[in-house]
Amino acid sequence: MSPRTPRPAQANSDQLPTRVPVADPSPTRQKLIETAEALFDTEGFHAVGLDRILRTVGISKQAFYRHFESKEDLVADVIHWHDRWWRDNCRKLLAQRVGLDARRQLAEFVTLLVEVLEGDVFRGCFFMNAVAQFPNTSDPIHQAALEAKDNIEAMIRDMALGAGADDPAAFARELGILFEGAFATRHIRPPEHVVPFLRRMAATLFAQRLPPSGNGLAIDQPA
Amino acid sequence: MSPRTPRPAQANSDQLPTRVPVADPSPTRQKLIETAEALFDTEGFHAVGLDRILRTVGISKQAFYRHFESKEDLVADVIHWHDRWWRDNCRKLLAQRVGLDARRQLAEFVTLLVEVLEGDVFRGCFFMNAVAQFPNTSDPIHQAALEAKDNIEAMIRDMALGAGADDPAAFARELGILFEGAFATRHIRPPEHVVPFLRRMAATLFAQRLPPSGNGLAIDQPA
DNA sequence: GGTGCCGGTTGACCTCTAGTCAACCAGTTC
DNA sequence: GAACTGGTTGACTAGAGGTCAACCGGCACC
Repeated sequence: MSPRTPRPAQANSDQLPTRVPVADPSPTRQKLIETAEALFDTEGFHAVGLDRILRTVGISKQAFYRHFESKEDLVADVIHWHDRWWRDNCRKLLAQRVGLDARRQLAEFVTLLVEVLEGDVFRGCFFMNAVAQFPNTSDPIHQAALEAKDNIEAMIRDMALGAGADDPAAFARELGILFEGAFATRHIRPPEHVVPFLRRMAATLFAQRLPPSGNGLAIDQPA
Repeated sequence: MSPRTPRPAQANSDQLPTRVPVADPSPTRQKLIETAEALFDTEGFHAVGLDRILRTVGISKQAFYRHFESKEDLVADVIHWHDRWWRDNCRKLLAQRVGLDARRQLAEFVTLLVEVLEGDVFRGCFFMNAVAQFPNTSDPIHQAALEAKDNIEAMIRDMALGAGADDPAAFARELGILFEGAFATRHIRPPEHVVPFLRRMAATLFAQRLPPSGNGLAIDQPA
């Protein structure tokens, strides 16, 4: 899950907005995180050297090591940051688009991810890519990615609970599996190989686990 | 797809057999490939240095460069080798277990992968991990992994064709998406979070795209 | 029976990357 | 004015991938 949503240069309020610093512990630190995120995303964690990041930010090595203990430390922070950013924007966008009704939010969530899947570039789930690049389960980076996955699943579970799912935890796991398959496949295939099937299977899952929706809301219809 | 099936020490003829050199272009080369494969699988392509591989095989650096042009070259060959090995064993096993009936082979294919998903260790799909670790689409390693994915999809498509699927290509793509989701999720979750849903969705897909099977064969029932 | 090649060895070397150490500087804050 | 924060520079280490040169044993071939 969580593909790196390409942020539009001009963010209409209806689209995924460009990211905004959350707490801003230090402008330089934040700049390092966001610069690194962009580079890691397109080229992979290992392929991007510290020097690349430092040159891009315009900072010296010593200055970097005042903010982070190591490159590993930076990577873990990038993961945490991406996780928070992604969920915050999801929640914001869903509320903006369909209000606070959980059932409608769930349906819109699928729509939102389909939009991302239909983008020109798609590099898979940021967190799963991190897991693949740091396979050692005791690696802090690996663990940070797992944590992000847990957080996203919890978010879906909350919506499912609000929507009256028979088993919110199972619903969240199962929708997660569908998205995981869609994201992984979209990583290497065109959108049209993925989206129709995702819609169909999500509709099946909704029908199986959610109470019938009175308003005829059907997520398997194109917008 | 294609998780690194843990090869049993004693291969019963009914289980996934230990691998056997196919053509054996050079024993040393083959030993390099298989040693590298095991290390890459557990620790990732970048984390494993050439020196580690060379020390394990017991060979000098110069000797290595007589067999491969570069580490990249070795990695690409490991991917190709794993692809061939995996498909060969799949076909062999399916024929062994259920004969040549395509419909039965498809059902058994699901069973086979479920067995793999239920193993103690599971590190995701070898090829998808490669894609994640070499995101540059023009990278020969990335392309080798894509090729492997194409080959596997073609294998499924052939079975679907034989089984009388309404649209063999769509069936193969869709079953692929289900497996992709199952593998990615199983990478970070226990089997029981994945397998029941995979069975359910595969059964749905079979019902949608394959002609009704006369013998009451149901893949959504546990063995 | 040399010639040459194939697969292997050794050791020195280059470049890049992560990370360290030491010294220095400017602005804030107490 | 002292101390802290965040920045600078340059020199350095260790480990990675990769190269170069020289050497060695077996074996095939004319």
